[in-house]
Amino acid sequence: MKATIYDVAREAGVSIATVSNAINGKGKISHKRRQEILHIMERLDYHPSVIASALTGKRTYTIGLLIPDISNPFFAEIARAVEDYGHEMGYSVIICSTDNQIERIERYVLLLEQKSVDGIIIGTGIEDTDSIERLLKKKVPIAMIARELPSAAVNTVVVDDFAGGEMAARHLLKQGHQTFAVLAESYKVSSSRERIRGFKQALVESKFELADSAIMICDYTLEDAKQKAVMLLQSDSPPSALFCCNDILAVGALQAAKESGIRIPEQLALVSFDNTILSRVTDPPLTSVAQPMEHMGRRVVEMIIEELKEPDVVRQRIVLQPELIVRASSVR
Amino acid sequence: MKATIYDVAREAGVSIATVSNAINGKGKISHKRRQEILHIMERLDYHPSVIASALTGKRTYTIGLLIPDISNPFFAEIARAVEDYGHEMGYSVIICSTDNQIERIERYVLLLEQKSVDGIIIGTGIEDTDSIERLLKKKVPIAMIARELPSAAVNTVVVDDFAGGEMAARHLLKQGHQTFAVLAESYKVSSSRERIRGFKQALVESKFELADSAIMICDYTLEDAKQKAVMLLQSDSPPSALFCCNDILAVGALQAAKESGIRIPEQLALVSFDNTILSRVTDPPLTSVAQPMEHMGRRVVEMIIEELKEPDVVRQRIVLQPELIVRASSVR
DNA sequence: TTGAAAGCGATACCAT
DNA sequence: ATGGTATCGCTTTCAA
Repeated sequence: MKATIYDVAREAGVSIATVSNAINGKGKISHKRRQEILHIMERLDYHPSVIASALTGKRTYTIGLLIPDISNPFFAEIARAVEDYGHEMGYSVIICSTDNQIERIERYVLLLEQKSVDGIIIGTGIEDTDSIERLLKKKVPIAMIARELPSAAVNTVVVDDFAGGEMAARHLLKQGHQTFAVLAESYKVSSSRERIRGFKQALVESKFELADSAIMICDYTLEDAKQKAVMLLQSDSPPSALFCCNDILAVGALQAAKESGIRIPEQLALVSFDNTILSRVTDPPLTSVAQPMEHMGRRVVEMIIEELKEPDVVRQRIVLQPELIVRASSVR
Repeated sequence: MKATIYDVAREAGVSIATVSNAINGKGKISHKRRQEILHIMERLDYHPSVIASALTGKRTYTIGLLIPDISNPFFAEIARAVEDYGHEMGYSVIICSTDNQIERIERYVLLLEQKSVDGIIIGTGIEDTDSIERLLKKKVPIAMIARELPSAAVNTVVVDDFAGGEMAARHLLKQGHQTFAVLAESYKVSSSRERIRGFKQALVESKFELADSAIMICDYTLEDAKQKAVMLLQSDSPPSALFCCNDILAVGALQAAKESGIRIPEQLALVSFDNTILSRVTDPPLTSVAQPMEHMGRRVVEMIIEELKEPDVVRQRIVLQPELIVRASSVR
């Protein structure tokens, strides 16, 4: 059997209270005793049970990470950052791929609660106001990453999506483009809305327009993006510049262009968003608005740990600046 | 505060033992009582604490997943499969990216133990014999995915790497190639060794050879693969066909070829391994030996849950067949 | 069919 | 400086 605190106590000829103190550096213990106990712990290969400790009201040192899909490179990179910094701080992370489905979200949140996680990081869009309310009522600390929770005092780390959209537009304008189109995710996702808004805004400032019909909403698959892109490219007035709200959509557009015999960047300039590994492996590689994924992951973890320490500290909303990474897909 | 079993018991005017029975369907309870209690649980929004239940010796319904890097598409897809089937069976999964570093592995394993996970799935190569021994001594159920543990009775799910290597070679032979090279991961990784062995074997059967100097070992980065590929391609006797042991290496090779002005597949045929999303987004897309990642993930979870139920059941080694997915990188 | 009570492994308060 | 003991929320005999 695994050694328990009782085994250590017996072996050391002291009470379990003393062992506990020795472990946690609480109370007063003679240095000598403490060393003895520590030594015995090692000999017995004793490691305190997090379960037992959690039952007395201490942390579980576990946090949940709710994202649409871990197999999506953007979220995989976010997850890696969260995991790394969490690990550094002594926390483990449970992955929860929700596919943006409300039932999966609720089921996962319930599960995480039952497991008494110390906090939940959310990268999934939640539109349903009911479940937001319910979520906030539970006292589990929550922090958002890459998504906003409308109207709620919740710690949040996002990139300035609006600015990102503007950057994409300005870059394309500078290349001399005059006709534009957009491949977007659902409007329900706050970040998607903002990117489009920023893109549009920058065009308007330069006296260009973006017709609603030039904005195509795609679901989350590469295939759908490709199909929507084909529609766009084979329309009466195909655009000369296309802004895709994430790398997967951009890959779809790339394939669509290839199939339609449209050369990139000569006949169609492409700007993407996220700057995941995908933007580096396509041909041509994608100009992409980079989100500082590693930094973002680190900051959410920081925030949530902070909230654990100081539950009443005022909530923050950290907005990081995106950066345009220019690659061959947009410059002739 | 959160409702506990005591609250439910008080509200129902019964003992906590009865509530426990009602929840777990144990013992004898009148149907009526049971319904009453269930109803009250709902009204109180009561959900049993996994922590408390685990302390009495029950499961934690949590498993650890040790992989080199969650941001590597292959492991991200494996993770998604593990997560999905685990979730279906009521288990959560904790991700542990080890970067194949022994210290990280050991630290994670320790952490997982302290958290009393029900099992550990390992997709990280472990060469260090000591830590294997130590790992097996702990009574945590263990299962391997996509990696083998030399000489140990451990549940394992792998693809037939040897056969995969053969498939790659035969395909290239059929295309009429006569000079070959390989981009590989460390020999320490069992799967890498087997793939090379299979590749070589198929060549030998057709009276071709693979010089040791034609096998380049790369570390885990795209950049290094690219560099090694350049060396290969700019050597005195560049190969006409290149087998890459995973998709990331293949992307590196692709980029190296592009930079060296070598056309694919005309001047160099490329066959990759894994068939992750990367193989579909490159240009040309990569011919790749597909591992049934979803199926593999599902099977490991099945195995580990099985082992939880029947600790003494004989260990299995499931070998799945890979499938060659032919794309443009290897056919003129 | 139901309940009282011991126990799981730790923490923390209060004595000593 | 150290120890006794109640407690956390639940499961599980064993009685009633």
